[in-house]
Amino acid sequence: MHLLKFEVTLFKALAHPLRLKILKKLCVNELCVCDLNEDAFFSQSNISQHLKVLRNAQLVEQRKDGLNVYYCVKDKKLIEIINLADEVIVENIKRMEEVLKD
Amino acid sequence: MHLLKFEVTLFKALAHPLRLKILKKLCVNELCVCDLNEDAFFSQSNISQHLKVLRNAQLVEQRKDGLNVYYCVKDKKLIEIINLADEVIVENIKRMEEVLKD
DNA sequence: TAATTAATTTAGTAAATTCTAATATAATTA
DNA sequence: TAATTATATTAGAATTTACTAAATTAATTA
Repeated sequence: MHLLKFEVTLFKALAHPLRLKILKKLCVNELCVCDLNEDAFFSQSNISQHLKVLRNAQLVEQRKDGLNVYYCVKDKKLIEIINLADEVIVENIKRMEEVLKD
Repeated sequence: MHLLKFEVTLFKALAHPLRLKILKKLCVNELCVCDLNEDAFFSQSNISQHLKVLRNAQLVEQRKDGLNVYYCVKDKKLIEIINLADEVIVENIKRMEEVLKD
């Protein structure tokens, strides 16, 4: 099976700071759009657009309840992916610190 | 520690079909640029540019030997990240097949 | 030293992404 | 039914990314 295109879609979806923030929150809890925009740092429309990217990448799913739309991650493995990425990054930072020591 | 920007850089680096192909090859073996372009499907200059993206994201490292430049992945955890992504994707495909059955 | 080979860089254009602002939809309540 | 609230969509401009072609660098060999 050729997964290359799907892999690209997945990693593209992860490759944005706001989308990563959203996903990290949704890995903990189901949340409605208004919860996601608690700090109102981003415009409502913008968040909605990013949620669409995450939906298209099949990373989250929607549930409607009255006026609210609740989102959650479809696969908890997303946390593992992000955690592994963090491990790689932390290793890199350590290496860089070693180099700077000399 | 705020890793968000680093995470974005990492996932952006992964979010391209040619870069993913390159990384998968480099996870198995150290290879020189000419090996990477075996099938000559992409221009040499293009590959070089993508390697630069991977270098900037700290995912690969270079070693010069005569006329050749050899590349390898810096952290084998990259394979795990890609494998996990594949698992998520395969699950999604299964779910879609289920839906289509009805 | 000139020619060759492997790789990188630069320049310019085309395409994709991201954001804001405005508009639309859809459920709820007065 | 009109107004309100939560969310989604659309349009358009600014930015970023990706590709091709050409020029450059750097090591090797004739």
